[in-house]
Amino acid sequence: MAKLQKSIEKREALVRATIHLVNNSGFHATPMSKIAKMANVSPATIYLYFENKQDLVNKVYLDVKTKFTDYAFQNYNENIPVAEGFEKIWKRIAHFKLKEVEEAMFLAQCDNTPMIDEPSRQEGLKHLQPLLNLWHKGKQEGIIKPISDYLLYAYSINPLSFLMVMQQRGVFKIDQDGLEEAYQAAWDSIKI
Amino acid sequence: MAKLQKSIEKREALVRATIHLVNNSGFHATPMSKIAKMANVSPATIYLYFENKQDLVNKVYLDVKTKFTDYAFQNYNENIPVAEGFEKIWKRIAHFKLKEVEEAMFLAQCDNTPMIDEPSRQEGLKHLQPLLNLWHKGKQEGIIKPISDYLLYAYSINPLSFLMVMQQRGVFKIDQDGLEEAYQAAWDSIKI
DNA sequence: AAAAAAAGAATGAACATTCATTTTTAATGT
DNA sequence: ACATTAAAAATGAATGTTCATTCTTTTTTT
Repeated sequence: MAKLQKSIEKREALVRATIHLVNNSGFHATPMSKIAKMANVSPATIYLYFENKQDLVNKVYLDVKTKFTDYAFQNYNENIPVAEGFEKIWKRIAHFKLKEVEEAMFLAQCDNTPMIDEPSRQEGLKHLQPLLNLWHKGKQEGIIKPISDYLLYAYSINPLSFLMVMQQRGVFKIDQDGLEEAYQAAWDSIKI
Repeated sequence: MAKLQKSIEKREALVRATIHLVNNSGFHATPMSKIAKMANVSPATIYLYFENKQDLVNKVYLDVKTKFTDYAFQNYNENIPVAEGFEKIWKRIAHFKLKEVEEAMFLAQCDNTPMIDEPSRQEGLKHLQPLLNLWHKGKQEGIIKPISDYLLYAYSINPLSFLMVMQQRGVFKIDQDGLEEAYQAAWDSIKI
């Protein structure tokens, strides 16, 4: 029978190596041989876990995206008031992006380049539904501006990606105060 | 003596081809041979205009960044009121990003990947000084929130990049109303 | 006709993927 | 408990391709 324990470890090592190397050099500048070396594995072994290089990066993208959204909506409850729900989700997203920098950077790169297949990208988007529902409710109640979800996202959530990249590059450090200011700016831009 | 007219045309064709191909496939997935073909030039000719592939993309980045900031601050005047100045700059940036999509997409990719040399990136940043000065003045006058420039940028300017990418992907179309809503959200997030 | 520009073909290195072989695993019989 | 064994997992080396860059020759310019 197939062993399982070791397999999962190797897969995780490959995923971690991919994230790290792609962050630092980009997808096409990262050879499979380097990923293998960093994961302490032979290049051929990668092909036991993934079909090819493109499949590897697609799978890593979906893995990370899932981890991200799971984190964002953990013990979120549909029934609390809109303003409170938004603050809760926003702060969890902020926490993820500013603490799990490697993974968040990887997502940012995937979302801004042609590195990921369009189908995988679509798949990744579905996970944000609870936030869209919240906004819908907020608009109905007259609490949130009646504008496109894309605009709401651009002004309340997306700025966090920019701040994370700046923090990663070392040109900007966000502390508790900064986080609160950022939250306020996010809320100010979408509330009525 | 060296001819000059033709040279400039060829260089421009190379720059345009690079932007287009890098947008659609990414830097490392774009062969020099393809750039040459699209510019109607021999691969060897590229090396008369640029040292190598990295130099090519660095130069294209700085060219485009310069064109962008020149556009953003065209006939901007330091002496008009802060709110008015911000609106003027914001709208010019928006106009560039939503109309010159190819070039703006290229900048977004450069700013979110390890594709560009760090020195070239630094160089590109200097050009935003007039906007920083405006914010400084606005803070002194108590019109603009007394928070980090990075936060101000993240919430007022950066969202435009996201909207542009969404528009380019065809999932979102911004019209005159949308633009006005976006401007309002930007201003709401940074004004006191 | 000399110098510059351009071209196409050649070169050599890097890399994704596959292949042939070895090592590990765990189910089975003793 | 232990030895046996067939399947699965893993490996390092080999393969064939792609591509950046250079070289040699041709074309254009003045």
